[in-house]
Amino acid sequence: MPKKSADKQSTSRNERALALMKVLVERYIRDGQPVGSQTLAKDSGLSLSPATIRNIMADLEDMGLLESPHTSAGRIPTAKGYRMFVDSLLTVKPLNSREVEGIKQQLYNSTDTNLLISQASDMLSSITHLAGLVTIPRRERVLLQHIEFLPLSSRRVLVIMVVNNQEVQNRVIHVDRDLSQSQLQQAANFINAEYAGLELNTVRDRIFASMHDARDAMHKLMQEAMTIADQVLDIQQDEDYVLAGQTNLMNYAEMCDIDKLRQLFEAFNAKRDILHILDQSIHAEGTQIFIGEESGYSVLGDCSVVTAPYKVNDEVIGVLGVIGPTRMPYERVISVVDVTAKLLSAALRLE
Amino acid sequence: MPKKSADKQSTSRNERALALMKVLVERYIRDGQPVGSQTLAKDSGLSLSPATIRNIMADLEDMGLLESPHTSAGRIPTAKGYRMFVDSLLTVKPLNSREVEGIKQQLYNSTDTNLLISQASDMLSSITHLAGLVTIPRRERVLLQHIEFLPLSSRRVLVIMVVNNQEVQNRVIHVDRDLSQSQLQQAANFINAEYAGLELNTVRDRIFASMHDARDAMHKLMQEAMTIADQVLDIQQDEDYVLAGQTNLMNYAEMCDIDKLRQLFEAFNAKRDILHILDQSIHAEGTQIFIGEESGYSVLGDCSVVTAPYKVNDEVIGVLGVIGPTRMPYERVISVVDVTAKLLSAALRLE
DNA sequence: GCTTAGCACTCAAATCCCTCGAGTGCTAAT
DNA sequence: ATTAGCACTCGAGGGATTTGAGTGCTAAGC
Repeated sequence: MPKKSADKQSTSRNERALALMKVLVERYIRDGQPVGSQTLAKDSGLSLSPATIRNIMADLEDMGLLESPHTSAGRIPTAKGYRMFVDSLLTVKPLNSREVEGIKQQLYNSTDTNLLISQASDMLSSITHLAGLVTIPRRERVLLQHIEFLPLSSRRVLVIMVVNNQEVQNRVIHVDRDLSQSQLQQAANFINAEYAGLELNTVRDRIFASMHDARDAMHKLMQEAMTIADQVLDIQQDEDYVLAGQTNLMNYAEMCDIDKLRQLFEAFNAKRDILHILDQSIHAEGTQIFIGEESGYSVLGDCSVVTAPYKVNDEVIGVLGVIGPTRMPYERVISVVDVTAKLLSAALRLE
Repeated sequence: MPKKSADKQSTSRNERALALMKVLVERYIRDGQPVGSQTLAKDSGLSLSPATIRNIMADLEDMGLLESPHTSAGRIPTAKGYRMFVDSLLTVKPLNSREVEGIKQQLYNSTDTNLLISQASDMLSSITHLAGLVTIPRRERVLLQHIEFLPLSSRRVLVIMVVNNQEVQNRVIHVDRDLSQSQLQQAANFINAEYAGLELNTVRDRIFASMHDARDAMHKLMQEAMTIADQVLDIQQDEDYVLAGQTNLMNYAEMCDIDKLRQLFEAFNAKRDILHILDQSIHAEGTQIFIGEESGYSVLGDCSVVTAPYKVNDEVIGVLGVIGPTRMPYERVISVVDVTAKLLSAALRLE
């Protein structure tokens, strides 16, 4: 039965090729040098001669998984090669409990959301020695808790809005008629009594609906106040992220090209592209990995991004992750990102 | 009279040396190459042969103003050389009115203080192509305008404090007894009625003085609230700064050393050293210049910092400036920093 | 039919060598 | 005091050469 034999053979061949692929990628990630047939022969555990390994590597190169920088160098993984590595070959290395404990310590000690976010970013960066990033959480539901109007100079009113238990937003608005302190108080009282505890969107809509004539200065004030609600919502939507440890990236040989580095840093400053990438993963379930230009941005040519969403009450409210050279230790980074996302979620729930 | 003749001679010699020094520094700043005797002979306007110029340069080198990277290169200014250049030789080039107008446009359009600060930083960076930095303003006088206590869950109270017309500070505090909403309201009313318009320090001291027994929960609350005042004051004191255009620094050849660059960026992140330098200039009258390691920090070895304080109502509240390679176009940078400080002061006064 | 030893070949990196040229310091002439 | 002249230095640039790691191919071996 030649068929069966062929099958078995080709399966085992294939498996062997994959095993070699795995060892090669791991090796390259470890020391950043192109890997040659001899090295691989010694390192793979399989007892194969360099010549055989060369044949196999040639196959892998034909498949587009490997490439050689030049004829007389070893081989390095292509983006496609990394992709198949993380998809099928990777053995994720879970963090040991001491490490998990360390992250917990850091995150559970602080109460302020913003502090928490930036600490999470610091953690990611210091553990992985890559750049860590965490998006500012956005909450779908913004509940009005309390509103306050304070007169500043004439016709300028400071609006203070407490939402979601303890977040305070404030803004100065201009009104086109002088309003007395008691009038302002009255307006605030009305809103607080009538609408506290409702979602900001709802409050806004109801106020607009019930007062659509809006000739009365007081109504106008309230309406204007509610446009702040819009802005608050906008700010929530208009995302931002916290970045830590960019300088870590300077340590990688791949990044020695100062011009590339500059472009990358400029992308960090511009934020738009990075945010777009993070956006892509906000609706994904678990850890996501973008390798090289998969992200669609050429600045990230030699970079990979590993992300995971974090949530409160089963609702995804942000994304965190790291960014580093394609040649990063995925098996570790993935765990770190994953665990940090989970712990940050837990820490936020406590608030 | 040999004495007179000698005097005259030596004066003119000295002047000639200084003129050459000036041309040399300008030239080096312009193109970053060591300047040789021939170049200088052509460029100086003085009709002197290269040989003479070499003699003069040798003198300047003896004085510690110049050095040569190696035997067969031209000369470049030492830190001491730059120092004497900016102190005595520099002809500051005022900005033309169009440029001033541009800065004004940018700054006068925005009302929010924080926005203003970061725009000033952006301006500095984009005009000079160096890194711009502006400290967050600190005000000596923090006037309490209004305070509000909001009950969160049991024993957690959100304190919202409005100071200085429109700045809002808020914090959650824990109390050790349940307090009703009306009790909280009462406490707030008391403080607002009694202390609004006073300086926060004073308010704090008076509350502590008048209630030093503090067994009553209400008093305790107020006292605790006043510890927030401390924190607010602390935050004001605990300075911070806004940085823009770090990536500009990557364009300078001096900064091609990736390791130095990393150290510099890390200093930016750590903030402490940079803040210390800025601190030094907060009490100086006008523009200040730190050249190379004069600042006392070796990370800034090849960098200069040009700063100017900005004020509101004749009170200095912050410092702004730029940071770049020692080889920066001082005559222009100084004007830019100076003008931006003045315009930022003016823009802040409008608020 | 796979595996592998052998071999010729390739190519980057390192090293050496050479030249070129910008610049210097010194000396002697003006 | 200035300057022309000259010998000298030293980095930068440009081959040439060597080295070594690595490849592909072929033919022999299991």
